[in-house]
Amino acid sequence: MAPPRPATITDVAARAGVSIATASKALNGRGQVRAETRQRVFQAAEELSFQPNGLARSLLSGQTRTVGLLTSDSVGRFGIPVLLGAEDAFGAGKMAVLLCDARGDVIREQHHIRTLLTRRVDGLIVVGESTDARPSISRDVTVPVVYAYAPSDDPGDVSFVPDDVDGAAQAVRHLLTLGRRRIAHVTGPTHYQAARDRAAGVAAALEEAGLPLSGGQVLYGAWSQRWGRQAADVLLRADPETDAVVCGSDQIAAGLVEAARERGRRVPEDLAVIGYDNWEVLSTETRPPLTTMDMNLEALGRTAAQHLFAAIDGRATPGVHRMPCRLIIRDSTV
Amino acid sequence: MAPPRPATITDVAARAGVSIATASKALNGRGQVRAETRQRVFQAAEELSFQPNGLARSLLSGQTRTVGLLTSDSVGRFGIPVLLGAEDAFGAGKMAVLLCDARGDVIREQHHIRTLLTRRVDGLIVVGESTDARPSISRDVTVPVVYAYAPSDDPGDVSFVPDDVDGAAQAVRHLLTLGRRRIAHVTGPTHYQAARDRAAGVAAALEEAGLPLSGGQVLYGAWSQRWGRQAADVLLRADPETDAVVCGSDQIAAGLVEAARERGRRVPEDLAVIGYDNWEVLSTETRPPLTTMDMNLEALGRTAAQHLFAAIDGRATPGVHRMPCRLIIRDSTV
DNA sequence: TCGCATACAGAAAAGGTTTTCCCTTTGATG
DNA sequence: CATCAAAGGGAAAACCTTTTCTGTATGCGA
Repeated sequence: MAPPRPATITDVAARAGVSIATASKALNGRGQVRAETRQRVFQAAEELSFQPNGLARSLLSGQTRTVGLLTSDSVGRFGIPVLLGAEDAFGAGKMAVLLCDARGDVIREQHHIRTLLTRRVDGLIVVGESTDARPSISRDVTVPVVYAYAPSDDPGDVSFVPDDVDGAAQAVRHLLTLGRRRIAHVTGPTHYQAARDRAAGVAAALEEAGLPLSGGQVLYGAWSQRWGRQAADVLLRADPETDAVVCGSDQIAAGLVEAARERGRRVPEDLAVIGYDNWEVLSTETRPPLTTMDMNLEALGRTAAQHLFAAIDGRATPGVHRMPCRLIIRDSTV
Repeated sequence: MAPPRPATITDVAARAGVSIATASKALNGRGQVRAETRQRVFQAAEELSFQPNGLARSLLSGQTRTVGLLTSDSVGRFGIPVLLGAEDAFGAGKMAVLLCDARGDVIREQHHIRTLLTRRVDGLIVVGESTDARPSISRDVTVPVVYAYAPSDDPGDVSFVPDDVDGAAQAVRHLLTLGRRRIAHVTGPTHYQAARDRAAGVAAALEEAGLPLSGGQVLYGAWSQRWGRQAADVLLRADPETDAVVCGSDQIAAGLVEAARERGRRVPEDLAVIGYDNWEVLSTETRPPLTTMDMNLEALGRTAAQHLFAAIDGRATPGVHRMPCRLIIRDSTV
């Protein structure tokens, strides 16, 4: 029942008839070891299915090859791709990710930070749920930290966020290219940085083209399908000539497309619609599938991880880095 | 720049003017230590912001208080809640979760298992994307393993899966209670265990009530909204008198509700619809919001974690444990 | 034959903590 | 004052690995 204590290098050395120093050198390819001896050691290790004890190794080297990933909300829709990207970057080498979810609770976050430090992680990635700036933890911590999706409020920290201003502007420019001229914007609550940034991007691109915003103002609401449906009504009443809408999320876009369809507007012929997030369960299943802005979160996570490596090596790159978004063209624009 | 080497217990002992043995005892509340001495030690630790080195501690105790969480697909829709539940159960104590994503690649999985073993995790949770049985890894591993969502193909292992047969039966019984008598079933591909289980549950509950399946047969298709829409057409043509549908997923249900609505059927008055998964982005945003079967995945994850604890303590509970599902009643049934 | 270089192997220390065992001190009791 | 017990504190081992330094043997050239 109790599994036999895993073999140590001492066991291997004994079985191979050499000292532990020699066994270590043989297994790690260090120093001068005769080929025949090395062979014996390898065979002994094999027979005992020896796995070197990472703890002992880390204790000696001072590096655990582990990073903590701290999410401040429950690992949500945005956290996952970042996490995957990070795991990807690490997996290439031999880093591992220790996952902690603070569920938006500050004292739980502090607790997690302490235990991560006790475990001697080499660095920390902090990922947020929204793009709103969050308190820096870098003061409390003795290892490098990078922030992903939600930037730190300390500009001296290293943060990676999607470039929402540019993303929204790209969306508008795409519509302009298609000949649309009466472009509206429906998005989430104003208290989200993401909503404000995207609205700013839309405004900038329209101004660039010398066009007004159709409907006269940004329609702020919730990040929901329901709001998308309502907004369709509001919009088609306020400016029936609207020929395109940039939405602040795929949820909003899905609702808007559905409602527009019911009101007899053809998408994309009468009304072109662009979503945001490329949340595939929505964006590929609407009728028609949505053209949408992908924030490349997985790439963002990967980049964050790579920069954490750099920071661990003492080459930090402070500042808020804005990562480009990419337009995914489907059938809701033409 | 280089942070000062973190303080060790030796530093604390020196500063408090005691031996490291005494310092250790004072900090951990072991042995006999005068109150005044303990006080001095605590103060020294505070001043040096001493954090005990978990590596050294683990090396000595042989317990890392860490478990590996191995997902075979990318941490998907099902993995997340399980992960959260597990983290929850662990977080209560002081366990940590080391996350590894094998992306469905067997050799990558093997690699991850090796590194987890090298890191001396105390146990492993394996979570799958579907409820189809997956190969056991327990042979390759020296620590306890529990399987969540996807069971192991070895019945001697410890697995936790949702009870889909019972869940689907519950759904049917709910419809029967409401007076529905012509109940159909639309679900995913037959090669999914989940689809077959749910169909079996529907069949059992109908047989119990002495009723035939409306439409004459289970409609197997894809797990998509698109299929839900198609199925609505097929179904309403095959048996226009159908007054209720149990769907194999919320995606299917969302498509079906939408199409039924367009064909002039009122939901729930003319047609009651039940979804499966309680994937809230869909189930709360359809018109009307969906009655659906929640698999309690977070509870499942929590339970799996608790049983992993038990297994680590030598009290394993082999077998495939089927966890109950819970009907969430919204407005698509009445 | 001696000296020397080279190739190989082993001893020991280091990393930080906990725990066991032993020693010293203090106070009390006879 | 002598003896004893209890309380408090310290030395050292153990966990497992890597690396440096030292030592030994072998072969070669002089």
